[in-house]
Amino acid sequence: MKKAPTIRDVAAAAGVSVSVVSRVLNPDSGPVAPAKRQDVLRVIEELGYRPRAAARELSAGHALTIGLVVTDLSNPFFARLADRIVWEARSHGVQVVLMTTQEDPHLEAESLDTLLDRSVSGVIATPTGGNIEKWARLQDLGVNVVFVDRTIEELGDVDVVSIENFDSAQRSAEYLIALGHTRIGLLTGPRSTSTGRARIAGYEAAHKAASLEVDPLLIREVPFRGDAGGDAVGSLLAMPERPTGLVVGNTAQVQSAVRRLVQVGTRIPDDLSVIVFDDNPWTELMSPPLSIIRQPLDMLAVHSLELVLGRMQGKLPEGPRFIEVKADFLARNSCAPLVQQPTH
Amino acid sequence: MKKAPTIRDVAAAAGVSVSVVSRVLNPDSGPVAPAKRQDVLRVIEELGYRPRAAARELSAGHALTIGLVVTDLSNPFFARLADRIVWEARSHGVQVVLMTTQEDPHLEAESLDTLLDRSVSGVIATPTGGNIEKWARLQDLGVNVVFVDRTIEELGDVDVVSIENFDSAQRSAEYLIALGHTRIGLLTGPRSTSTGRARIAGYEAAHKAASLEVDPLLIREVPFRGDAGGDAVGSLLAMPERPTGLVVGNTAQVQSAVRRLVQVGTRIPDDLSVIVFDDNPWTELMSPPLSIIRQPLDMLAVHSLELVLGRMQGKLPEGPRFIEVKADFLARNSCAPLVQQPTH
DNA sequence: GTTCAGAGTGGAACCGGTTCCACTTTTGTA
DNA sequence: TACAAAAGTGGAACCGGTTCCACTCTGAAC
Repeated sequence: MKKAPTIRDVAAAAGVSVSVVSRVLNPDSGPVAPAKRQDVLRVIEELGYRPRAAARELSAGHALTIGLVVTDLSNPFFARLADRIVWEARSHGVQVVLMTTQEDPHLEAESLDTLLDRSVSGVIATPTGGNIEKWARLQDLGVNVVFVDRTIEELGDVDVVSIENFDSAQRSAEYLIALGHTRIGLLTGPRSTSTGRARIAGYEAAHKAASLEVDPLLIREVPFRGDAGGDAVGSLLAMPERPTGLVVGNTAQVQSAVRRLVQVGTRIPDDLSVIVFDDNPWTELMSPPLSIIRQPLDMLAVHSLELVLGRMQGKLPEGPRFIEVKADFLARNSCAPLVQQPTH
Repeated sequence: MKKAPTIRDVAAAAGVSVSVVSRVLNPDSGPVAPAKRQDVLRVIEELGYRPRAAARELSAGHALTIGLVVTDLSNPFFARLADRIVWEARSHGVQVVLMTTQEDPHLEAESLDTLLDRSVSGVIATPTGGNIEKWARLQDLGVNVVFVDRTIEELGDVDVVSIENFDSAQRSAEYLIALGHTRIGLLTGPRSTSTGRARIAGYEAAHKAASLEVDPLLIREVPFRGDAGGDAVGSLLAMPERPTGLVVGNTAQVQSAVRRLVQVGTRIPDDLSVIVFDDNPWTELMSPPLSIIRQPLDMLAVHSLELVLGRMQGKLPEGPRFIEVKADFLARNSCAPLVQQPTH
């Protein structure tokens, strides 16, 4: 077990001072004679020298690192988001420290503390909704915060990247209404979240536009964590006047919901027309393939990283940015026109 | 934008020296009078002081951080592995820096360099197979390396956690052979990888035990990255004597392969009996539900983290460990006895 | 009443970089 | 040829922790 060489080793071997080596390492920090630069570079190569990040961070006061705080990676939505973010970050020489919250504000708080200790220069997060002061403190200490997918309205000064939740929910409901459905179930995230509220609002707007009344019992708010989606579907199907259409507007619950539909032998689209908010290859492999609201993950990832990096380099104007990316509706075969059923 | 307090601020406010504060912070590093300990703790609380990781790392020479190096997170296998590892690490106060390789040795090399710069104390990785010297160098510098899922045989001194690849492939083939199938396709990773070799060996062993000859054309080696799984399936189905059974032993290619099967309208299990190496909820949602070799991700994650942490704390005996975890076979409805087809 | 062990404390060096500043050497221009 | 400006260099402080060591002050043992 060898010891890695330090900048002083390099300086000694090259017959120069550490200042010169440092200037070679950071080209814009001062002049170096071309000949010496070559010497130093050669020695660096020979010794296999690499600057230690910790020393640099200590001196700089901040790290070339961003924190990524998501619920959990077993959710493909977050997994693919993380994948893209890591990929984009890498090409900018930025590392990603990953933390998961399990939707638990306490775990989230812990993660934020840890990220502070690490002096990260930015954080990309899908916030749980709690820890408002903590987020504010983070910003106060100069950490660039970008919320993705969800947001916390109480925090005025945060950059946000999300999909067009209102429009997407509205479009889904409109589509089913156009097919003749009047009783449409909505499975969505809790109203305490920004996405939950927006999607419910979109759903209601579509009903209003069609002069349909909204039955509040058809709207089921389900947490992102756990398997409550299946139960919600079960109870929707058990209603006396059961819905003939269903919008699953909680990406984390799509699998749970669909599993229940399959288990109880629901015929799609004959018994139930289904649209899910998801963009996952397997939705296409089912029979029938599910109609989806495609979640443009790449765009979410790219924009949020751009914001964080832009802020880090200070080349973004002041004031919070709010970026909404379009989510396409992709009709497949899980929706059918309503056939009037004989009332039993 | 405030400045975070340092240990000297705390010392000054508490009327003690930095040594005392440091000893309060690290309880086993020396005695502190109970009264002063209280004072210091109170001041820390009041000031909201948190030690900076960079300073500690610089002094300690290593970071309480592990690197996680996987192909990509859009593969649910790695995503869930990462999820579990992050979760387990968190409970030990260890952070995870995530890097992806896209199966590209160059990117892998870059990642390893970066992890070295960060002085991580451990790395958990699914190696691409290249960079042998680089892995050796990492170990040489005292970084604890654990390979998970795959390994590099040339590296003698590495801890490895993987599933029982040989047994799992053997069992899959046996199962299909017992159903009367004699021409069984095998889609697996390249023979240049340890998993690829082991699975092919298991497949061949099952044939040998049943005195069946192995048609090398039925074995298709496909990279982990990309979509080649679909094409391999296509070409298997186009063989003059097409297989009646298929084992998809490349987890990364399961989706691609199944998509192709669905696209070309293969009837499962009537036309083709299928077993896949995967453990993903959607395999159950298909019709018919797919028979699987369950990948015990939790076990892989837990064991690999245990190894890394154990090494970090130096409480593991010398010498490399090789842990194989059992992968269960779960029969569902994608396999059927072979019905003798009329030869055309 | 010594002697000694051990608790308790603070000063200062150290980890490995960056950066400021003072100083010397070169270059360009009048 | 003179002199200012710019290029080039190294010393030393600094970032914020940890740790070694020397020192003081107890209290217990003889």
